[in-house]
Amino acid sequence: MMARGDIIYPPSMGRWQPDAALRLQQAALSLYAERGFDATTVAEIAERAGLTKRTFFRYFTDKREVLFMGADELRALVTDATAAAPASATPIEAVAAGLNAAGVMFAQRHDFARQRHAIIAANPELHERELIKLSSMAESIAGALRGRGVPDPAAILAAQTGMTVFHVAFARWVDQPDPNALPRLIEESLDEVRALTAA
Amino acid sequence: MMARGDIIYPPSMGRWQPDAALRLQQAALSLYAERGFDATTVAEIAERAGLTKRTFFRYFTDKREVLFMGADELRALVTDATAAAPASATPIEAVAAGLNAAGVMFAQRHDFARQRHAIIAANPELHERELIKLSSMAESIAGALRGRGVPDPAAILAAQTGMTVFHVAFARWVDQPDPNALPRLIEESLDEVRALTAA
DNA sequence: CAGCCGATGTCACTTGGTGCCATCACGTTA
DNA sequence: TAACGTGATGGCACCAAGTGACATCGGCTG
Repeated sequence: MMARGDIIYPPSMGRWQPDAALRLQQAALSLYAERGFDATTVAEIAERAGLTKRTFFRYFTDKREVLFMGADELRALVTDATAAAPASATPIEAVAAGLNAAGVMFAQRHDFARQRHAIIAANPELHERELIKLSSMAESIAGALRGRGVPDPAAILAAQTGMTVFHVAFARWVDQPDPNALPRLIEESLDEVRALTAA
Repeated sequence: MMARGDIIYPPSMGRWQPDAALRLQQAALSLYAERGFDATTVAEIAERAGLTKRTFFRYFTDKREVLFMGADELRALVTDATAAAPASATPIEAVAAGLNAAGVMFAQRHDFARQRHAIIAANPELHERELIKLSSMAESIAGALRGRGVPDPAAILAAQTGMTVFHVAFARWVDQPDPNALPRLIEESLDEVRALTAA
């Protein structure tokens, strides 16, 4: 059948084909896009990747996680950038700096992000998982803010507000053509929140 | 064994004991508290409620939903109160009015909310479900704001910011003794966000 | 050459969740 | 009063997610 775009790995590359996790992710992404998340079984994903169900669960804790590969790295990127913001920056400005670090990274993955976003939007279970990833990132950012001397509850409120801004900006970003628009959209959403909460 | 607090329903009450959903919820809550969510099977919940697994899934779509019974009613309450806020209220003020309606309702259920909160906090799957309920409520509130003439993205940002405020305030509320403190905690958290986002 | 290591396969098993049909007390109607 | 429909429940088979235990086998190391 030769799935995953007919990529052929020469048999001389060792006992196993490399990048098992990546192959599983690509297989899952294509199947979720073709048939939908619910109608795809883990056995089918594994088969398309040339592996077995058991191996899938060695790389991913569950069927949803495959769409969130790299989330920890993204979280670390944003958190580090938040921590590294100038000492003069306010909490919200520090968070914005962190989010912009993510914005730069996403610029190279506009198409991928769009496909992934469509799959997630089509399924409530995946939406749940996305929300907890955002929540986890907010908690991590809040930790960075505490490291900057911001007390609770300001730290968690600033971090969570930042994630709200990011989420809205991200949704608008995937819905328009310019891959480099994310930083601008983040700034616009943040300004909107500022206007809304102005007393 | 006589579970669920040894409540005895006289056999003269009809063919089936009443309040099946409530009995299932109480059974689930106690088992989740005793053994943890993961270590509890649906068959055990149903048995404690005097029913079967099949009947459990007639009342709840899955094992998590049993902890979120009434969420739709709460959502309607908050949404209606948001829509009914004075026309002079800003978007955030309208959302705050909606959240306070929930605050009043929760005052009578402090103990229940605390136990439920502890169970949810102990399990990531339940945390996921809670987040999507908050997200769903935010979407509903945003709809009410649009009905008040608030355009997007302001509507969704205001609603989501409100849910952030509510979530933080709620966590603080279950962690302190006064059942009537929720409205005050909401107001404090909102003021904190105002201070954070002030340009 | 022997033996360890690590990624994978195999298999059995539990549990969440669903579809389908049977059951049976209750109310209604002829 | 007898037949009938109805609605909540039970029973059962079944699928798929996820896990634990053990086997496999090519490559690397001493």
